[in-house]
Amino acid sequence: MSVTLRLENQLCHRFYLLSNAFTRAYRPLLEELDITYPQYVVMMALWEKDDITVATLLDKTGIDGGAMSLMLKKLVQKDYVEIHKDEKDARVKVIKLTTKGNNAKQVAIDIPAQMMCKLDGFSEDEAKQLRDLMDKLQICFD
Amino acid sequence: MSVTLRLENQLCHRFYLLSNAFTRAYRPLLEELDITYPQYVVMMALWEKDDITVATLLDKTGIDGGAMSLMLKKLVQKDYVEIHKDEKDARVKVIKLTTKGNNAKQVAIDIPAQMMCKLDGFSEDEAKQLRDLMDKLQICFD
DNA sequence: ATAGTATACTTTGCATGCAAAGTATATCGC
DNA sequence: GCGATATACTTTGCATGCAAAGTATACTAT
Repeated sequence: MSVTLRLENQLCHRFYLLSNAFTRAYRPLLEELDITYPQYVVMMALWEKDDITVATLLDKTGIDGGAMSLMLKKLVQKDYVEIHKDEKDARVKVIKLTTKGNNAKQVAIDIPAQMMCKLDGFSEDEAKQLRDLMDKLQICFD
Repeated sequence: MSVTLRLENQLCHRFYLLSNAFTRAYRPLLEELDITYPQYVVMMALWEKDDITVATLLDKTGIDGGAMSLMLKKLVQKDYVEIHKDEKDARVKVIKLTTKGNNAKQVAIDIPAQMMCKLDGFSEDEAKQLRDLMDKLQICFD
């Protein structure tokens, strides 16, 4: 049969498997914060810099716009963020961390190291190679 | 702020972005077959070898069991596969390609090359490096 | 000023992914 | 043989991802 059509030869299937594996692996680490992996991505973006528009958040995270609307509502419910209207442009909404949202960073600060522990046997050098290759591949989709 | 908590330093976010990017990129290529990317994964597994159990299919594809149940029903509706009961073990279901399902392979045979075209600028050598690194990383989650 | 267009989000419908519970059947231990 | 387990799937509830439609507001060209 065709060599190229074999599942084991395809990059996409590896991305599918690893992306899902990461999401599953994060779940127990995020339990304490009571958030999902995509919500964690939003929080990381906000810990870097909050008081940003939804559009900026979408751009930084790469999350779907429709999903973002729902997620922000949930993060408001969990008292992690607040949604404010922009005074200059009524279409724009600005997202800010609450005190609880800011404090959550202190819990999250240890999560990357905990994830690293799970990746035992994968060196920092290999991680860097992987990041570089993935960044180059990402350009193909931009 | 913490270096490790930055979104741009994390492998997981890259996997998240690229996995989603692949799924989106496949959509137009799969339109003719009227299937989604996960359904395409199932079909690829079956084109390699059909007449296999659901458990084997789950193992080859890495797809969620619950999702697989629904997907197989949809693939039956689309007349791509048939679900038979195993005679020896009543718990087991065996999946077989229909004639249409088998013929669909002739359409799918060109899909990998079309995807390659989208990845312009990414060499086969780099793809191999990426596959190798990803396989090593995958082991961490097994 | 106004119509037409662009922008910033939200909503909706469908298809998973995930965990947990549920069902049916097979196998094991005694 | 029978009860306790294990196995093979299915179902369910929740959270996205995606595309497309919808809403509100801002901008642009005439």
